[in-house]
Parts: sequence; C-alpha cells; structure tokens
Amino acid sequence: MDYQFRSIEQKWQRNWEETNAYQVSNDSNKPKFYVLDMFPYPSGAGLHVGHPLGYIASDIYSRFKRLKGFNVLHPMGYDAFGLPAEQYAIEHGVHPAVSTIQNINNFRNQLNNIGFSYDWNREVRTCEPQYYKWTQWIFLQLFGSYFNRSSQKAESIDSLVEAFNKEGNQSHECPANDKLIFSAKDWKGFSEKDQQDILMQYRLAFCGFGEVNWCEALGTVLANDEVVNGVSERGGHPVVKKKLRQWYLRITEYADRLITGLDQIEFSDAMKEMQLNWIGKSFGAEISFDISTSNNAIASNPNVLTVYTTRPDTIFGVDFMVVAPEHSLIELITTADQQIAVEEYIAYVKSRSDRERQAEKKITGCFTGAYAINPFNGVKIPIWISEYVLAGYGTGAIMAVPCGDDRDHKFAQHFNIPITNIIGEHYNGTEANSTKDAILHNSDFLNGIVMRDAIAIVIDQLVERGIGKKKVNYKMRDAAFSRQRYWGEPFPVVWKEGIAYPLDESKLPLELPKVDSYGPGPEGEGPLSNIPEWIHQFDHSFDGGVLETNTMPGYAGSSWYFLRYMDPSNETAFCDRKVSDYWNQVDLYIGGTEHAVGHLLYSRMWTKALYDLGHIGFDEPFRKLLNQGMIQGSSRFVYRDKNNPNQFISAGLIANYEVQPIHVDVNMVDGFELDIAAFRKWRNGEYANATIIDEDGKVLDANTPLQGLGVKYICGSEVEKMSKSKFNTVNPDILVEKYGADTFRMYEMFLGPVEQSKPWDTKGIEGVHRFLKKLWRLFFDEIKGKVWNTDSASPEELKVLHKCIKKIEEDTERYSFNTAVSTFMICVNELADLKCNKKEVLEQLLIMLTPYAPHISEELWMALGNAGSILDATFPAFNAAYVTESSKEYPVSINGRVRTNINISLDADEATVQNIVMASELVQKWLEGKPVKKFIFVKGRMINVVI
RNA sequence: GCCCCGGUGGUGGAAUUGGUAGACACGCAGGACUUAAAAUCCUGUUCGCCGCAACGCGAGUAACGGUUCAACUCCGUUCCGGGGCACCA
Repeated sequence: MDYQFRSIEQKWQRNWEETNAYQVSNDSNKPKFYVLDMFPYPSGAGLHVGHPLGYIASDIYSRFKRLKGFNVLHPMGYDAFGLPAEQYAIEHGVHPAVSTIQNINNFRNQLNNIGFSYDWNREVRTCEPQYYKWTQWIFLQLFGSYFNRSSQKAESIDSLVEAFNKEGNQSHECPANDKLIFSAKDWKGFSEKDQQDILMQYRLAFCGFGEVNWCEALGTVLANDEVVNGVSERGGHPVVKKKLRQWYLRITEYADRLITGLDQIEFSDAMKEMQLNWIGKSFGAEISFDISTSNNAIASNPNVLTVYTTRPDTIFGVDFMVVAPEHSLIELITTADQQIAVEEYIAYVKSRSDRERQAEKKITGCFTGAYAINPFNGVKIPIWISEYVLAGYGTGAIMAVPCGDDRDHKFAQHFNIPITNIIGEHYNGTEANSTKDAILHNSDFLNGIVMRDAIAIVIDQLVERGIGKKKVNYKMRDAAFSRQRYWGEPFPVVWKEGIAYPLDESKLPLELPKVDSYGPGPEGEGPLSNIPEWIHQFDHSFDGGVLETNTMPGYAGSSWYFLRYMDPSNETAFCDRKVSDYWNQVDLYIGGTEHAVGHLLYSRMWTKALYDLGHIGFDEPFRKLLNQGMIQGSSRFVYRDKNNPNQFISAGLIANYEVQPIHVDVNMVDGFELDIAAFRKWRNGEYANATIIDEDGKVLDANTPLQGLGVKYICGSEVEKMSKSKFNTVNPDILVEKYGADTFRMYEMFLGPVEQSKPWDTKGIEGVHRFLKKLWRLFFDEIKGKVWNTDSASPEELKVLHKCIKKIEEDTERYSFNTAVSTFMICVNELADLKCNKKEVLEQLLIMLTPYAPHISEELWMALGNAGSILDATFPAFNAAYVTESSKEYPVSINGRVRTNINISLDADEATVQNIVMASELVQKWLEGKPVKKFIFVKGRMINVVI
C-alpha cells in the first residue's frame, strides 16, 4: 500500500467542501485570529508558482493557529475592478463582467487544487453591487466629513458648518488654502454655491481642479504611485500633466497619523522606510523676501516672495532665488528687458514632458530681472526661474545656497552666479557640502555658531521680525480618486449648477449600467457620460441634476475589503460594529512589497477615517505585515546559429559559433538538458526539422533517433522575472498533478525564507516528495501493509517527538516555514532509524504536519482509527521532561578554542563543574601549569577556561 | 546621488540573545537490492595537510582592520548584488 497522493487529495478536498470544514463563525468563545492574504486581481494569465507562495504561508499559519485553539478567520476574494479587464474588453469585445467571472473561476480552481483552508462562504468580489454599495457608502462618509486639525480626527462636515455659523473659520484653517479667512457674518452672507465651494475645500473626499497625471493612451488619470518614470505602470504609455476636474482623497491631512501609527504596527523596517519616504515629512521655515523690480505691476499689487527651506541657518549664503515656472509672481516681477526671455523659457518648459525632464536632467533657467531683498542684511538677490523647482511642493520657490546644496551649486556654476562661502574650509570651491556641523562664516550675527544650532536661532528671529515662521512640509500629495473609465465603482454624486450633492444612502448601490462601447466621453469624461438615461436617472429628485460620470480607481474597493470579510452578507451595514469589534485588526497580513505606498497607505487612511467616525473600533488595519519575496523565473535558452538559422548549438560549444539565444519553454528542459523530442514538437513543430549539435558535437537531424546515443543538448540560463513571454513560467497545476499538493506546499516553503526573493527551481521537489513517502512508510509498508502499532513509545522515541514539537512550534510561530520543513525531515529520519511505528508518536507528528501537508495528515489520521477530522485536533504539548537528560557532553574550551568534551551531570552546580573540568587530565595538559583567570559558563552549552 | 536590505560549500539554504559554521535538501561520486529499470536503502561530499587507518593539524562565512576568552553575528573602511526614492529645497 503506497502513497497514492492523487486520490487522497481529491478525496479530502471533496470531503472538506461537503462538510464545510473551513466555515468560520463570528460567534465563538475561543480567542480570535485573523489571517489575511492580499486578494488577487483575477488576471487572465492564471497562477504561476510565484503566486501561491504567500497563500501557502498564510494557510499554514491559519491552520496552525486553529490547532492552537483559535477561532481563525482566513478568507479570500477578488479585487475585480480595474483597467486590464476594460482593456481586454476594448480589444476583444468581451464585457469586463464576463471575462472577470471567467478569470475568477479559473483562479478558484487553481487555488482549490492546492488545498487552502479558505472559508469560501465569505468570498468578496469588489465588482459586485452588494459589495460596492458599501464602497460607495464609505465614500459618502468621507465626502461628509473633514479633518479637524485640533482634535486630529475626521468629524462630520455638519459640525464644521455649525462652527462657521458661530465663528467663521478662525479655528479651522482651510487645508486647501491657508489664506482663506472669513467670519461668521461672512459665512452667512455667502451664496449656497460659495458655501459649498468652501466646504469642498475641507471635505476628506473632494472634487477639485488640479494638475493630474493624464495618460492619453489609457484615456484616464493615474495616481502618483501608478506612474513609473514618466510612463504608466500598466502598459508603459506616456503620461503628461493636465489640469482636470478630479476627485481626491485628502490623505495629506492624515500624514502625521500615518507616520505615528507605524510605531504601533509590525511592518518591516524597509516597508516603514518606504512609507516614511513617500509621506516625506520635513521640518523647516517659511521666509518672506521683499521684492525689488522695475516692473510696475508689483506696485499696484504689493507682494513678497515666500520660500520654504529646511535650512534657515544658511540665510546669509543665499546667492539667488529660484521660482517654479508655474509661479504666479512671475508676471508681476519680470522686468521689461527680460520679458521675452522669460516667455520663451516658460514656453520651452511647457513643451517638455515629464518623461523628458526625468530622462535628461539639463540645467536650464532664466533670470526675471527682479531681485529679492535679504531680510537680515538687505542684500539684493537675483530671482531666477527654473524647472528644477517644483510648483507643487512648499511655496514653489526656494532660496538658493550654492555652497550648501548640490543643485543650487550646479545652477550657480552653469549661469556664472558668484558663490558666497559660509562654511569656511568645509567648502572646497568645486562642489556643495550639505553638512550641518560647520561653523558659520560670513553670516553676520550667526558667525561662529554651528549650523545645527543656528537653525532655531534664525527661526526665532524670523518670528520676532514677522518675516517668517516655522513650517512642516510633506512630499505626499492628496490621492487622485477618479478615473475616466467604465469598469469601476460609480460615484454616488449628482451635479447641479456646479454643486455636488451626495446621493441618499437609500439609493445605494448606484449600479454600473451595461454598456457595449467603452470609448471616453467628451472633454476627457468617462464612458458613462455616453449614457444619457443613466446620468439623468435622478432627474425627479434633483431637478436637472446629472450623475458624476467618473468612476473610482482600483484601490477604492481594496481599501476596506478586510472589513467586509468579517460580515460579508450584511445588507444593512458594511460590517456590523459588534462583528468588527470581535475580529478587530488583521493579525497577520501577507503580500508583496509592491503595494507599499498604494494600497497599504490608502487602507490605513480609510481605517483611520472609519475609526474617527465611530464605525469601527481600531485605527490601524494590519497588526503585522509579512512581505513575501518574489519568485523569479529561471529562463532557458537554445542557441541558434546566426549563419545557419536552422542549426542549434549546445551551450558548451557556442564559443565556436556566432549565436543568437532564443527563450525555450522551461517545462521541456530537465535542469539544463533539453528534451529534444519535445523541442521538435514545440510551437506546432516550428523547430521540427532543426539540426541540433549536442554537447559532444554530435550532429542530429530530424531523422536521427534519440534513443541510446547518449545525446545531450545543454541550454543556457538566466534569472528573470517570471512571465509568459519568456517561457519561464511554471504552472503549479502540473506540479500538483505530478507530486501532489502536499509536496508542492512543502516544497514552496522549503525553498527558503518567505520574505526572500529567489529563482524557481523545480529540481529539489523530489527531496520533499521522498520525505512524504518516507513518512507514509512509517504507517504502511508496500508488502506488509499496516505497520503502525499501539505499543507504547520508548523514551528515545518520545525524545525525538518532543524535540520536534518544540522546534515546529517555534519555527511556525516565527514564520520560519523553511526550517520547520527541515525539522519534519529530521524527525521522520530519526523515527525511521529507530524503526518507530508507534501510534502514540505518529499521531502527534501528524497533527503538527497538518498545516503544512493537510491531505496526507488527514488520510493517515483516519487510518490510525481516529474519528473526526484532524483539523479539529489540538497541537501537541511540549514536555521538556522527555528531552532533558541527566548528563551531557559539554565542549570545554581554553581561551575560546574548543579542546575537548567532558561529561557533566546536569544538576551539577558551577563549582562542581569547575572541579570536574580542572580534574580532567586533558585540561591539565592544555593548561601547561598556567593559572586559570576565570571560568565562563555559556548558556548551558559550553564551558570556557580563560588563562 | 540619497535611503534600506543582503553577500556562508558545486546549488537552495541552516546556525533564534556573540558560544563546536555548513543542519536539512538538491546535485555529484561510490555501493547494496534487481536479468534490467523504477523505487528504496547505505557510505562519502567546505578547502588544504599528515597518515595504511583511527586519531589529528591548519585555513575558512565578499575583502581588510578592530572589540572580545570567543565574531557569519558587534564596530570601522572598501568591493559586489538586490530593492526603494529621485530635482521634495
């Protein structure tokens, strides 16, 4: 009776489904544990071996926690709205809803093959109305609230209106415009439209005009994190800046809480670092400079040039000012003789795309003819325009200190602007030095002070003289929240006379209409604008109102899905408060690092907002995040002879030919050796008649028989991203078919630490498969049949078992699944050596193995005569008594060098150990009569004698 | 350019707080069983030296230096690889 993994796995997968073995209740007196995978976007390509890595890890951990007595929530669903489905629809005419469902079914089948313990009753799909009803509902909550800066939390917009009626906005600075100030009287005098426009500038989800990343090819706006090197992340199409009416999330208001929240959660340092970088908090000062210019416009419109700097200590090193080309002051200050040059320069900047700017970092700029006056010493400082200053950050203007800033230095050199040295010998005359440790020179009242200390002094002076203030800035921008696409959540918003009215909750879900064409509407509007009967459906309640035609971006649905799993079919709330109080935070979240600044930041923000508004009881969604590494592909190449395209040369001989490497399917290469017969059949016989020169130089044509000749064609290899076009994808289905799901699961873990990226290599899978067969043989012998027995275990056997229990528990608890697999192998090897077939031992081993290899564990558990499923067993308790010994060989070292092992009884005190060691002849010999300085006892493992 | 992470046999990797480096597995070599194959089992496998062998000796965790009785682990410098950010003043 051997290990029939195929029938065993099918049998148990069916059984688990029929018995609802993985159904989780929201009502339990067990402690809860929530294990979550980043849900997949159901793409058409299906799974490759890289995808399940994280799913297997989370499945092991969930099953482990279940055995440890927790009520474990472990759900799965689909992030089903998004661009690719719509692109596919445009190209192939298949409705996104149809292709999405196909892809989901395909995913589901592949996932089920591997034996995951998901509670499929809780599956969510973000594209279904029952789900996106609540995405729209949460949007309305964000729309209906603002961020109260004094309480540092989201509050209802109604309470803001109340405050405006009482005292204007004096205690509620406008986040979008700090110059906006009005009294209660002003507020009451504003028109409905003016009031709504002002409120819009406070709302957490708001609509505004702004420079956005516009992708012409995709016909839509992209968020900053969806643009990579000036092209779209999906598809690599060029992206340009465009002013458009857009929805945004005011995530910037949460910047500080997103930073401080990181202290309470377990994310890797790298992940926290990435989020901190993205948020980009910096401390500095705003300084106002008076302007001197021959342009008369400034006289009628008096103005100052305000800059943001993190280094106010360098104020006496300012040699020029730079404003962004978009800066509004330019037309007021530019002198008549610089007018033409400035206009030409601005036209030039506009002609350059983001991509060009990033590709070639040229130093460009133009003098305005105007000067700023250094407020401390009255020195006249020329004002320049340059594209290296960004309009969107700080005030869009800087004070340039060439001796301390590399970019300023290069600019000064390029335009021959004289450089003031304020840092003495720290400046070498050829490149800037941004030190804070230099003693200031040429700096008036700051002379002799260390820069680090001068920062606060200057800020005090700025405040005292009324020319500046302390200021904090963030790199992060508000998140663009609308797309001119079809396949997304419609906004529950009606526009009438320029005012956005939220749809009443009772109207949700606002369903996406069926369409046949996905072309954009007029003026960059979404495809929904082409359906008049849809956009006018609320005419009766909003006389003449028109529905918003944008849809929400991909990250809308994924920003809160972890809450929906808790209470997936609730029709009256996104999630019942009692239920979310029970499940609380996700205890373990597993996924890739690619969502560092997108999904993970957005869902943290949504959680904080929902918490502020009292809908949930926790303000960080994920208590612990584990990032799985990427599994790369190991590509294989054959070498085509360039001079004879029908001839292919084995890797060892290519030095003698001029060759072109061609990707071949890794599935027809064993290690590096090509399956020549399969190669000839590949791609409908494209290479059927190829001449092949093997590693020994044998020449084979299409008719040469392959048997018995010892023919070996060796392929070249390279590690690349796993992708269909490189023919290096490995389909898990094939491995599951050949070795079984249990082998596959354990092998994926055995490859190395989950967090680590590594190339896939199928070779080693045999080792894991052998392990499972060896385990099987502890229960059943091919000839003898049943070999397990109910004899009681020997102390030796119990020692092996309990060593294993301790290690497996520790390894699993710290997510070291690779070493856990090794531990199982060691344990089974030792049991086999001891010829241990005792039920008492094997039973406990099986329970521990369940999370890793659930099918075989279940089968053998039943074979041992146990009633009920092993899923409900209890993880074995470690008993140290079986493991400890009465005496042990200790290594004894002299000055750290190990010399000998001495047998010492475990209950001996240190003085006794010392005597035993000193009495040892070997130690006496090594000491050569030298006196002993001290004895060191190291963690019960080693004894060291220092001489 | 800046920030973060890493570098251990032929390969993937182990060594949890500084305490006998190379567990476990792959591969490879040899052997047992077999008519043969598959499967299974056994032995060896960091490098070098001595030796018939057992025992043993020396070097060794990218390189060099330091701290320590003791360093893959801590500190410093350099080199290499991976990831993130990139005119954020």
